Amino acid sequence: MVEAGQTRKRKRRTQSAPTVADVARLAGVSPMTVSRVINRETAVMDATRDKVREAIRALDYVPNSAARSLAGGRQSRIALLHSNPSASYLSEFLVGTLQEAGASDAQLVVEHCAATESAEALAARLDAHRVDAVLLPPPLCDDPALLAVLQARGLPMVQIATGRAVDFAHAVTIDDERAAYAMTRHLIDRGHERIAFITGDTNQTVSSLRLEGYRRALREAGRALAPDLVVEGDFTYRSGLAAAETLLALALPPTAIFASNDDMAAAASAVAHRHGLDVPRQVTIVGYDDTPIATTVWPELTTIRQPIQDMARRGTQLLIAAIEAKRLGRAASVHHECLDFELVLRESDGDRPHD
Amino acid sequence: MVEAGQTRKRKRRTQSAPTVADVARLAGVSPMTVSRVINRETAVMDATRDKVREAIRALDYVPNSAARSLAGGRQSRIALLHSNPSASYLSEFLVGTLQEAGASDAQLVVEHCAATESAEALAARLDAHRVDAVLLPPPLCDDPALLAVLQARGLPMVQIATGRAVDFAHAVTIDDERAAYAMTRHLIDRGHERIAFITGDTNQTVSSLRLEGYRRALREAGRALAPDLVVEGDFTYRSGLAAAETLLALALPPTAIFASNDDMAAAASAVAHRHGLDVPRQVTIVGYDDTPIATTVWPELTTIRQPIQDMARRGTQLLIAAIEAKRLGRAASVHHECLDFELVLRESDGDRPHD
DNA sequence: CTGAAAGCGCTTACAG
DNA sequence: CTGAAAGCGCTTACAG
Repeated sequence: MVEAGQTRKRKRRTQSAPTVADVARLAGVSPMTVSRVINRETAVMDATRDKVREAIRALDYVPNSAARSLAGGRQSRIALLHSNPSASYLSEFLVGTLQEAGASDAQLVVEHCAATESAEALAARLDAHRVDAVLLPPPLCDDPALLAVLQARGLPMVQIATGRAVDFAHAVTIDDERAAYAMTRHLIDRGHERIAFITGDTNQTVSSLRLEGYRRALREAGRALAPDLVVEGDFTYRSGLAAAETLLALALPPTAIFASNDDMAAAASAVAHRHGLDVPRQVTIVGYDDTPIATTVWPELTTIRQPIQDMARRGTQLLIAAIEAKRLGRAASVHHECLDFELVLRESDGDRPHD
Repeated sequence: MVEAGQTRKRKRRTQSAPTVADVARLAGVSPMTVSRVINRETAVMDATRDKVREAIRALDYVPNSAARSLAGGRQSRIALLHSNPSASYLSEFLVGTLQEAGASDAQLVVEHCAATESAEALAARLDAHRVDAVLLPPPLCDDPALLAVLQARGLPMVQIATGRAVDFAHAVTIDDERAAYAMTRHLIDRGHERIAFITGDTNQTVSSLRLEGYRRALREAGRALAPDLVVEGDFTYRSGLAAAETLLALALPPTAIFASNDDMAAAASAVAHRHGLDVPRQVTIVGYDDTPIATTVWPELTTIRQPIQDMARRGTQLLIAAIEAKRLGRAASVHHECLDFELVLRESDGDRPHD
């Protein structure tokens, strides 16, 4: 029997998924043109492009990413470094990163950084994995030693949610100062006069931005800054417990407590309940981050939402572009982008109690 | 100037990472032999293998995974389906899956399943992504319609942490009945007589296994099963709040509360505090899962730890093996594996109060 | 605007 | 036990 078309030499499976060649044949063009259409190049006539698109649809064609990587000489590898124990942050972040990496045929390497590990040891691991660029979610985004080592290796990197963007790294952030300002402003608008603030970990750069936003809102409203209403926390539930105890033991306790994250706000809510206080009728408690605990506890927390997935996606895009630029020997322009936050009003904030 | 070695025709970058050809040249063998060593085949002389290994080390050679996938005709794509809002579970699971997928050059596709979406619509999305196999963490692992649709498509799948493993799917679980038994046994050993149980969502198959473990421990200890001490929950914090209120309002309240997950245990702890009860001196409260909330709340929860990352890794391995077997036309043998859990003793359990 | 040829780095199928 | 040849499915570099 004679095989239809040109004789296949020998070898390999035949019943595979459709290829560029199949699409090209059906569309009556060359594989080259199909490739052009797939890669959204401009230099293709509209009629040709339409024919190819129709063939792609008819065959339900999907490009083979391995072949694209090989031929294109790309095969980018992006490392996501994490030391943050906040699992909810990490999972949101991972989902965003995976989406973008998948769309761009980049490979994702997830590496955990122990606090005890030196930046050099970490960098050696990145070398072993042939990493091309690095994603730095908090708190790693603020680690000077790590940033320095990565810079020395010439690796493109992006700081996510940092309060101090450096000039040799990309950055994707929200405006923490403005977000904290907006939340404080909201509390002022609800009539609160004694508004307390629980700070975050002072080692993380966003902490001081959030405090600054709180201060500015008070200042602009013509309020005095009562030093006893600002209590130090470190982002843990336990520190929130202690901070709230301190605040509620005050001779003139606050009618509203703004915690720098949801864990501490949840702790403050627990303390308020323990003191027999109704939230939000007797005391308003608000958080920051909109992590799962914000909707887990009761009443659900009013908080600030960061677009974590979007930040991850955007950061990944910046890195892919940076890798590409580096390969082409183009100058690396550094991008600092600020995305929008959202004030999420739920059940834990109320008007100032009239007593 | 004449280039050293054979003349390069034209084209493409030169200063790339080392390839099999480089390794072969240095080791004085053919690329084929290098490939054999990399793929751990047997039919290579020890001396040859050693030479190749040394060359690999000397050049710091790492195989190009895109080329391997292309030439090998593999390029497995594994979908991780999730509808579970528990972010901490998902992130742990993702980390385990990514590790294994990375090691095996498999691609991971993460897809969220809305509750409103039909199983057919979902399957269509999997087709579009050219998915070869599916990872099903809870609660999706127990969705009969979904399982049926995937089976109809002949897709290998693995149920993670299911209480009802089906015969056409792989499964990786822990023994929930035995884990709940162990926890209850621990409470009995600490002298508790009135031990309450808050159940999980009755739609998830593990819920009844956990209840059964609690019951068996009581039965084997010769205790009567007080029906008022078993209260229904649905795994949410809010349901834990209600369940704990019910339990603590009992004429004869329990001295220990075993909640079917940590969220509900944390809620029970909050309710106990609201009632002015000290945990664990006046009431013991224990959870299940060892999610981040277990170490967030105070006192930290005694709980059962599932090896989520290991389960994810093992599930991914089973899938990769299944895809390979399917390609080779080999019969698909289904594996049901049970990994070890761990009873994690922390601060929320104590001896029965002497009153 | 379009195409024929060569090549990306590896593995499969044979042959010795 | 080892190797020369062909091919995986795509894109790059040219040429028209």
